[in-house]
Amino acid sequence: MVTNLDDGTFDFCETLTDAQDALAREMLERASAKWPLRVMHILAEAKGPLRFSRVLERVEGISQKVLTQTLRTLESDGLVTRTLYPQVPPRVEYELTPLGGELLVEVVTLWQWIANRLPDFEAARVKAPRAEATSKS
Amino acid sequence: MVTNLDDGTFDFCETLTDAQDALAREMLERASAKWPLRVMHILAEAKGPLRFSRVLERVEGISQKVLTQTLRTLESDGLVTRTLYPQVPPRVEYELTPLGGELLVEVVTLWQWIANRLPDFEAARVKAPRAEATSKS
DNA sequence: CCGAATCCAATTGGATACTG
DNA sequence: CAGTATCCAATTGGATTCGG
Repeated sequence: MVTNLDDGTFDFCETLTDAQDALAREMLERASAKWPLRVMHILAEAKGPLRFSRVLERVEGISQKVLTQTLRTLESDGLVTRTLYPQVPPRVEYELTPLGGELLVEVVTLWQWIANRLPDFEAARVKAPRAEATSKS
Repeated sequence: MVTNLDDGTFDFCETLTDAQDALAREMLERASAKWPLRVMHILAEAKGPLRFSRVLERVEGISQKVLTQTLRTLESDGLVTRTLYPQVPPRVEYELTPLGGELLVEVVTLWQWIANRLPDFEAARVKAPRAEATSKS
């Protein structure tokens, strides 16, 4: 749908169906969202499987319900694996898939680009204290 | 805060304050969100200023209220300029800033990466309905 | 231990009406 | 034309309780 050119402008082509385009947008939004990003981050840091409780501890501020939902979505998107060990008490481990790891690398690249331009964004916010919009954290 | 290495793993360093890190995360989330991305997209396509009404027409499915909010946020983040021409009836034009254009390039890069991996994501979604995970060992 | 279920507060977004 | 204001429906997230 979109190609960015060397000169910083764009070229728009129609190689994706609407459904594919919508799916790509959705994945982009999900992967950049607050909780999924932080969860993938934690799992990447761990460099191995983590139990539910460990993830809950390390993702500061998340509730158990939201973590469960986040992990379910990540799992159904193929970014995280969920492994149940049928013990008593049960043990469940989550791990980043190769696909999830690759996606995280890409997202982090964008994140770093933004971090490098932080002075610009900070300056903009000082200059235009208009809408201190949609921030929760 | 995070550096991705050649081998696909990560290295975590502490060059940003918590506040800066939070800001970068917030910008990442905003720029990847549904409406802001589509609005920036439209403005980039236009390759010049667009009136409010034109943007409203071209961003399919957005309401006037949400478009106003979205543009306010983009403006206060320095991604879009708002120019008011004090006429009757008033005319207001929005245009992508250089910073906004650069950010869009980066986001589109990620978007394209995702689009290239769409088969993987589609496959994951088909496979994942509610299969009870099998133990690995 | 994991997480589903329930209840509830807060936020979001659409539709409509109104103003400079 | 480009909003702001208001009302309302839908969604989201926290806290708590219960169950395998």
